[in-house]
Amino acid sequence: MRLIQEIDQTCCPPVVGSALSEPEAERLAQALRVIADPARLRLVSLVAASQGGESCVCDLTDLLGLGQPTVSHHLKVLTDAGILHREKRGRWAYYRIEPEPLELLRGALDPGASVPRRSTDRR
Amino acid sequence: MRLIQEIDQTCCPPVVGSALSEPEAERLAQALRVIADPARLRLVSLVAASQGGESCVCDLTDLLGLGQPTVSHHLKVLTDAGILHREKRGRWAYYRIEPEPLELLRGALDPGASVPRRSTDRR
DNA sequence: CCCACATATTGACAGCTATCGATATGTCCG
DNA sequence: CGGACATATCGATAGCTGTCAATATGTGGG
Repeated sequence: MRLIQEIDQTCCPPVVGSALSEPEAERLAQALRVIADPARLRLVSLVAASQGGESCVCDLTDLLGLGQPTVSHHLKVLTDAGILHREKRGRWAYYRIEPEPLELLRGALDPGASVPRRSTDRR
Repeated sequence: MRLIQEIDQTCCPPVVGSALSEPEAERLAQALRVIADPARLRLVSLVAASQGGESCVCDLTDLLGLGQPTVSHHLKVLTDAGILHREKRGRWAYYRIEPEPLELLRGALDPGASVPRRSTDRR
């Protein structure tokens, strides 16, 4: 579904600087809700801090103290939002961070972004 | 309450870079949930974009299309979290942005903190 | 092929919260 | 004082979601 990218399509409007339209606010809120959960925050940090930048579900399940279906559910939410990337190798599924979405969310909270964006800056 | 400041006390650990403890994750999630709501995001942006940097409830109620008790509720949540500052003048209550908390939240999402470089991805 | 194993999906349920109407609190004005 | 007005609080409710047990799907080994 690539939730965060959709937000980018709506140009990731900053919270501060200009009034958000109702659909813009809805999208941004939806994206923020993805990471506004302790289990998912821990998952992201665990994956990011893990050796080699990736983890498989079994490790995460142990570390979180949550059931395997629950962890799998959270990983799906994070993956659907584009925050994690899933790669299946053999019997295991490895997850790693997709750095851009979090960066977009940071940008949405940037007060300095009230300066009109230049449409030309790209990476 | 000063929710966000409490987070700062726990040193606002970045999501990425080191594994969040369960209490840390709980606090950060709680803070993110404050702004993970379309009505509150619009409130923040409306206040920030308003003339003079402040708004009173009546204006916001009209602009949001929500009932006055609902708007008041959201403003309370934002104020308790330290994101908005409330000042009563006469019969009106004026709200304005407190920039620091949002900045702290941005910092918590900062990957540049100490991202473990995705070392030799061997395979 | 079949079994053991890793992960995903499904269905159900409890807890939370956004919203509203009703009402309380507080403030100016005549 | 009394009434109009702005905002806050209360109580109730509906919808969402995090969690789990049960089950399905997929994969490698013998």
